[in-house]
Amino acid sequence: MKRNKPKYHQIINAAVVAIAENGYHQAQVSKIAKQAGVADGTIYLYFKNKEDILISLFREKMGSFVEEIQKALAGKSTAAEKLMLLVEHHFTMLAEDRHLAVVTQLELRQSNKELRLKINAVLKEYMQLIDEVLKEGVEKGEFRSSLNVLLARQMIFGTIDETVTTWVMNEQKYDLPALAPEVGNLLLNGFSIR
Amino acid sequence: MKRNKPKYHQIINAAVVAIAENGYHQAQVSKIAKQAGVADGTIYLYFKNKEDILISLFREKMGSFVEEIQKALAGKSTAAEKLMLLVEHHFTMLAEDRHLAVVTQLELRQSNKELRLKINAVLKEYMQLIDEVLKEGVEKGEFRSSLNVLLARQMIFGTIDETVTTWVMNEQKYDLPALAPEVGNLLLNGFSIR
Amino acid sequence: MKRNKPKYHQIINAAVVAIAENGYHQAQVSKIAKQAGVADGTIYLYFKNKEDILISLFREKMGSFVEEIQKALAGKSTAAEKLMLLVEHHFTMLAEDRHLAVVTQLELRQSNKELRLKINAVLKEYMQLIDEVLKEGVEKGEFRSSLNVLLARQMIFGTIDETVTTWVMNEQKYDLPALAPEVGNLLLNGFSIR
Amino acid sequence: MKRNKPKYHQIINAAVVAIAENGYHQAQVSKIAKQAGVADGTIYLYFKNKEDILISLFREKMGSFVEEIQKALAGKSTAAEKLMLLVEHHFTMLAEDRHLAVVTQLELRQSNKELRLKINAVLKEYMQLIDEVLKEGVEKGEFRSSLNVLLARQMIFGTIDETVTTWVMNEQKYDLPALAPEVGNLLLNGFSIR
DNA sequence: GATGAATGAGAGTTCATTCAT
DNA sequence: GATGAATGAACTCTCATTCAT
Repeated sequence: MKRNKPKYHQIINAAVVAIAENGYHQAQVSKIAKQAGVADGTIYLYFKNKEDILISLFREKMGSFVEEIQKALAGKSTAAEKLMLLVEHHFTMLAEDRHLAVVTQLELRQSNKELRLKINAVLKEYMQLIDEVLKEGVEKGEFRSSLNVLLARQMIFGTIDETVTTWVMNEQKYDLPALAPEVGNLLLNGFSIR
Repeated sequence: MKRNKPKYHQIINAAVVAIAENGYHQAQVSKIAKQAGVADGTIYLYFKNKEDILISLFREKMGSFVEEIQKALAGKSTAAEKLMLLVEHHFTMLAEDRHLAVVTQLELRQSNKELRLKINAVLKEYMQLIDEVLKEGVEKGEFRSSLNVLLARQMIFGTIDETVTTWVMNEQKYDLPALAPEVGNLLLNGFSIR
Repeated sequence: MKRNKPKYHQIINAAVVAIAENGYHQAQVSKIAKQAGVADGTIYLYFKNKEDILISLFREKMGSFVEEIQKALAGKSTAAEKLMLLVEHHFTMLAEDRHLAVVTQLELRQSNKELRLKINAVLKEYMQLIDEVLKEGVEKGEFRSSLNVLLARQMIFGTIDETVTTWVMNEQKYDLPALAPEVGNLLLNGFSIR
Repeated sequence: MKRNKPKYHQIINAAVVAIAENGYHQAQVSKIAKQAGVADGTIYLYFKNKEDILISLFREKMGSFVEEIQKALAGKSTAAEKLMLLVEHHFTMLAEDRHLAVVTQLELRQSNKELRLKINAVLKEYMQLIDEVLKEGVEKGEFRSSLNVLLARQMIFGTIDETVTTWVMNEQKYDLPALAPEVGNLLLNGFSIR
């Protein structure tokens, strides 16, 4: 299992740095290898091709992303509380890894449609997590029973994503996690029973 | 002024079609030229380089986009009404030009960071339009006085954009404009005084 | 029609020289381009890919090869005479273009199976020419009526080819065309009625 | 002496299979090692480099080839009889080892000029064997005294080789050894006194 | 103004060989 | 002796841009 060997993660982390610092199209395999401290050919012992590095990168990072959020939501009893936490964690995790933030919000979006479709497949898990919180809120009577879960989820993800992207494009010069409560409230107001 | 000559728009429209049909990375200058019915070299009489075509494309299309919305909002008296109309028009205009929808939501995002920064500069006018509606709502007492206009705008744009992108990625197989009232309400609920 | 433009033949002839002088695997596209006095990219305006250069090379050269032999055989009345002339012309034409001889006898055989199959398709015409001479000889009673034309053709081609290859491998240091009468006679003796 | 250890032949036989099944350019060292059931590095304990495997392969196989034919010709009294047997054995031995036939007739010829020169050195012994039969025939008065032994040998080898190659290219779908008498006769007719 | 043939820089990937274990 | 993870050199082809006509 390649995934358990240290060089696998070494290369993925090198890719994050190389892409964040050089940009998607300027992060050649040779640059990633150099950053990882391995030979070019070594990359291909762990990844099928360059695209495979990028998908793996996204999968690994997004995987722990979803996991951490799930852990954080675990003990909470209301959907509202969960939603607030989700926004907060999303913001915090990206604010804590600025390289990753640049890569996910700006660089990886330059990939071709095919790669983006694969990335979207990875994102699906996150979308389902949001959907569950929304459904719970509706079932428990916290949110309007007429709420269109699909639209609401697009609102949540779209808002969070746009907020993070704007922050990255402004060179991360303000405190992103500090915005979480306000963003969370704006969203909640949209869903809640009055 | 190149912008007034017929070939200028001829090339821009050819670029929309070429990109929508072939994808961003497969829309070579020669393909755009062929689609426009001109020689490759002629492109460079009207545009500085390939990037210039894309920015001009975005500027031209987004310009009429903002103009039309401004016209639509002109006679309306409440911010809420304006917001509802804005969403509706945004959805309608993209639903009416499916090539343009693919190009703006999927293909043009594959461009490099530099180009995307320029595109964002073009988007600024649209952002300001949204900001004005929000400020008006606050001033008139329709929206909460504590509303963070910047965040609210990111919520509006993020939600609309995510909704359109999801629709495009689902191959535009449902009625996008029909979603406008619901999306508008979700947003309004977030801003309104209870 | 690319084939009529001067650069088409310029590149093919450059390929013959580049391959003869550097060997099949050392005749990179850039070397061929340099030899032809054009840019690397220009090659691809006239040929689909590197393999296409090699097949075209073989087709062009073998095409005129067969044509010239057909012309030479035209007025002759006996199959024996035709066979003698065929051997003589085959030897003479390769002796006159030593680069081409190296390329066809040694270098082009290093190509992969796929390319060799395409080359064989080109050779078919030559094989048919030989077959016709043999059939004529049988019909006219010059050759044994029991002659297996397929085997006889393999004998003719195998013998000629081996003779030329041996000559090339010996660095072309003896007079190949001078061997033609003797080779022709050896073959004829095999076919003739006693 | 590496040559006496079991793994030496194990690797050579693995190379024959690997090349026959995958083609010359797709028979990487790692594939040969896998087929032989040894590690990649082990190959280099028995062979200097990849080329060395191929030459050794050819030497080993051709060595027993010549040996067997010499044995078969041993008791025969006429050169004609020997020639007939030589053709028959050549055909039979390759027909009996179809992997080897593919390798010698098609795949090994894709090797570079250098390797082919070394292969030709190995073939020399076979050529000498043929030469001896021819000389014997001339001395005994079976063949024409004016026979050019060098040319005659090229005719024999060229004819046999072309016949086998054609058979391999036709996917070995007819009975090659059955052609031996006819091929032998065609050759003999060329040499014999009338 | 319009053409389109020509340019040439730039990068992902393979695989024979090595060497520490 | 045997292993197999690691190495890194090497090459085809694309395509934005130019410029002579």
